[in-house]
Amino acid sequence: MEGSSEGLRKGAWTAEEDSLLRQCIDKYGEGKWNKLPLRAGLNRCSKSCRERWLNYLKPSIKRGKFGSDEVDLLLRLHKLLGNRWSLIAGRLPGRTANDVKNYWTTHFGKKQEPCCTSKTRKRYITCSAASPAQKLSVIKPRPQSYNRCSQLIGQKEVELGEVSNKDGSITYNKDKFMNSLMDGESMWWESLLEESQVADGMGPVATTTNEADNFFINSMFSTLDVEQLWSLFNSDTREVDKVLYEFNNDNDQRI
DNA sequence: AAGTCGGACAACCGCACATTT
DNA sequence: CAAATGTGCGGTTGTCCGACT
Repeated sequence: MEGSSEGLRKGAWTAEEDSLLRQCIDKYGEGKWNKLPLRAGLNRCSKSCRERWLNYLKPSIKRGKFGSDEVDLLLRLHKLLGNRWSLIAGRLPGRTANDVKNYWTTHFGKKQEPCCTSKTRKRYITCSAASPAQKLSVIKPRPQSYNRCSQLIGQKEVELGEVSNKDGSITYNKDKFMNSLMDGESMWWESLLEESQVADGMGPVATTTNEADNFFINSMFSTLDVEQLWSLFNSDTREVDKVLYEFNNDNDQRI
């Protein structure tokens, strides 16, 4: 890990490097990552610097274990958004996409293959969280990856007006979102729901929990109005929490 | 005590999209 | 308008460390 390619350091960061990176960002702010190594006097590539800051050094990052509420929200958002770690992380204050991704793969990725225990299967288990069949069953509203991953080829894309904020979170243009939602012959999320239902039946893991999953998705989309749906993509995590909280209460009462 | 296993997480990598030149 | 460059993202790998045998 300590080797170098083209003279640039790789591997674990030292305390001294962290300090240089912090000082540089304090002085110049985030962004301009390409100039950062030179400014900071770091023998690292710009990507490495950016990653170190966004995943580890940024003051807003929350360390430590995931709380039960965070896990609950993570599970639900993953069901809605799939492996869209950055979006999920945006709903979990202080958590990075890397944190979320790592947590998911270690805690839930393996649960799909509980029979596998040997180390040789571990990599497979990790990958299984993003297996093609799994991808089919999730909702992927972001246009930029929609084209690549969705089976809904030919359907109109949804314009969310995604905007990256300075703090790393993502917000959306509400007007674009609303217009796009209601545009076309059928609403995109209805199609996604249909696809999700079909995919759940075709998926490699047919367990009783899928019924619960289907119930969740069905209930979610049948009980949310557009404003509520919007809030799921809005930056105000309190609103998201409120929607999910109300949703949970509704379901608890029904069950 | 030594070896093995597996969880946790930092870091690397390649790709795609966005922006700049 | 095309090429170059910058940025962000998701998947994967490597390493550390505690638990277990």
